[in-house]
Amino acid sequence: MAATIIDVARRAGLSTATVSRALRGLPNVSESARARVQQAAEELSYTVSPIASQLSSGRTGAVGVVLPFVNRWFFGQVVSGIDSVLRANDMDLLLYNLGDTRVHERFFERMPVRRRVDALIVLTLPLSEDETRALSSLAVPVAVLGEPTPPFWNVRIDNSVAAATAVRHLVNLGHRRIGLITGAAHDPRRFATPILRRDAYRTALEAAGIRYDPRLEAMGHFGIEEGAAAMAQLLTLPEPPTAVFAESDEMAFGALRTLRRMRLRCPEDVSVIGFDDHETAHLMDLTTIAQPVVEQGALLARLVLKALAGSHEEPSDTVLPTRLVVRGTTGVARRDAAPGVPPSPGAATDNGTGARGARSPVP
Amino acid sequence: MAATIIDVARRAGLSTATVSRALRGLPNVSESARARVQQAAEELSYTVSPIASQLSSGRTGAVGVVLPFVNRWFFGQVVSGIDSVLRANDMDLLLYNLGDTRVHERFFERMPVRRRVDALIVLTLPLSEDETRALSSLAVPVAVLGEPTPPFWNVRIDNSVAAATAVRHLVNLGHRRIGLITGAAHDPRRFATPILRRDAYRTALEAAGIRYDPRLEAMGHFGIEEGAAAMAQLLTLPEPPTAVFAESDEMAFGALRTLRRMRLRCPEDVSVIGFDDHETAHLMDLTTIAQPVVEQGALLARLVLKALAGSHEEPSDTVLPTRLVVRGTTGVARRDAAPGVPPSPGAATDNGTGARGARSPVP
DNA sequence: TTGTAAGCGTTATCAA
DNA sequence: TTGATAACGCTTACAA
Repeated sequence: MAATIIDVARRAGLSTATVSRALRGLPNVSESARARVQQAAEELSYTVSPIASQLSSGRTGAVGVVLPFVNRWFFGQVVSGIDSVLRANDMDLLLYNLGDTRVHERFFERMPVRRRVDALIVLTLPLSEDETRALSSLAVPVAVLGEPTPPFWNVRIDNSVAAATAVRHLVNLGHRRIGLITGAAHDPRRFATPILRRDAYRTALEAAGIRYDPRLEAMGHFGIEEGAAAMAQLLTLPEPPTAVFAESDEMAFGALRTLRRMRLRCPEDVSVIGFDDHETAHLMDLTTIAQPVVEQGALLARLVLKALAGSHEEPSDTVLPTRLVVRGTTGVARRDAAPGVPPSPGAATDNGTGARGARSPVP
Repeated sequence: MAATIIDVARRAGLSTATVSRALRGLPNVSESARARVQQAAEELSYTVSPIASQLSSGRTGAVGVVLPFVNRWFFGQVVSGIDSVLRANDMDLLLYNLGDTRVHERFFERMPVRRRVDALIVLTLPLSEDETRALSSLAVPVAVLGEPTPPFWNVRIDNSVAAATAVRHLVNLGHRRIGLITGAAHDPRRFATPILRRDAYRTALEAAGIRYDPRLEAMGHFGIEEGAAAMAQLLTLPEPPTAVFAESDEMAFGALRTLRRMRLRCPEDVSVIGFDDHETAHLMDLTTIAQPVVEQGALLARLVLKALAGSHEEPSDTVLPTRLVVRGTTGVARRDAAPGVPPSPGAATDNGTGARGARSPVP
């Protein structure tokens, strides 16, 4: 069917070895030989078989990307960052979506990446010791997005600092009842991100001399709907929060919707701060903690490529900066009535735009 | 390093052929042999080398997915649909993000998927005749999301019907000046979707006896920011539209933001309808045309797997249904002042919630 | 049911 | 600079 290197060699009147060298642009090939090979290959519209090449050389030309979700904004952005770097280096990208626990377990049982990839990038998955060992045994460079996982390369943000900044922002605005919508899920895998952000929330409260109240923490599972439900739950408290820190923008969006539905103004009645600087955050005028998402992906890819190129650098741990982006959904704390009840009949339909003008949280 | 099939065979006291058969669960292997192989493999923590297996069998165990963007909501959803089906069938997913024109051209020049994949799924990319031929020459099943591209399998929605429905919805509400925010971009590749939707818009207007005005069409490039700019442009017209059809929800989000910034109420001053039923559309109370996104991906994957399984069915063309989802951003046409000017001073800060209550377009 | 051995299409080593 | 040829690790006729 398709031409092989033998066909090309025959047509060029050379050996397969020379053809192979010529095609890969290796030195020690005469110009004339190179030209003849080029032409023969073209005439036969020959392409090397990556499979055969891989088997022979031991290199696969592919990088595996292992992640827990493909259809969430954050991961799409990261993958796009990885892809751009990989593609620029003629590397393939093999996607492994670990989805639920079953798929996750199966992955580590069967290790489908074994001998399939030259390097591995793991996104935000908590790795057990066994799993870490399993990945090490692959004997390929591994880069991890998230908490430091020796002996792998690491890229991350400082979730503790970032979350503390979010909470302090609310504290500085005079808030004392500060709720948390956490991403921590029932998933038996304990994703580190929500835990770190939640712990930072608690610590920051304590540092501000605010007593911790477990009822002010609601689960949002990193989803819009779940974020909305979490906000609703917080509002049923006898003393509802005057401000809420959502561990992701998507949950914050849900929270905003609930506020709107309950006829509560944001930020007059309840302030909301998110996390990520999702592309829609700007649109919703959401105050948030911005992190470089695409860049984290690109960096991960660059790290494994460098390791692949034979750099004998020790795996590093890179912490990328986050920053507070103040928009219209956070404001000074109210000092009068409880937020559960609209302060005046008119406010129910006002939506807060009168007071805040252009800084209202709605598009 | 890693154990090979020969090691397993030796340990089990069998031939490599038997080991291979046993490991793949083929018939004609005695129970005792199967058990010995299992145990030997386990003890050596042996995994087959997919590469070697591929070279030998001619199957790659991977499906290529070619798409123009990874970081857009729509494509993330489709990929997630594909992935779930593929993963359930132990197939790998090789991602090819064609991004800009240069990468696109390079892809078809070098055909990196050649012999790398057992099947190919192409998402919404307009294929030239040469490109179609190139893909055919791969001699693997190809499934295309988008316009029918014989001789490939096809999955799509009826963009013309869907877009016409959107426009008719506006017409039925009494609108006569109906703007279009089209996704058609400067990309030399002529993506079919925006063109189909735009043509349907024109046809639907004509059918309603409304004269076509090219000034009512603005480019939104399928982006939020660009959608916002397009809306702003439409509002500068001497006679601005009272309703706008955005060819994607993301552009509609941008349009809503512009309306908000210009102190125009939605839908009182301008109605907006989007396309996709993006997960945020609900949140923004955006009227839109819903299409099954994840399902289209899953279906594409199932089609190529079926073809791979040896079904000799003729490639089909499946059209999935869309439906109008009426929410709060569309309303009856105003009959008094031009929308460019707020009808009353108070309206500028009212945001329309007074009149529409829960149906206001904001969360 | 099991084993032998010929591929699969390259790359890489070594000698020429 | 070029060429023979042995891997690479598996699958699959075909034979036993």
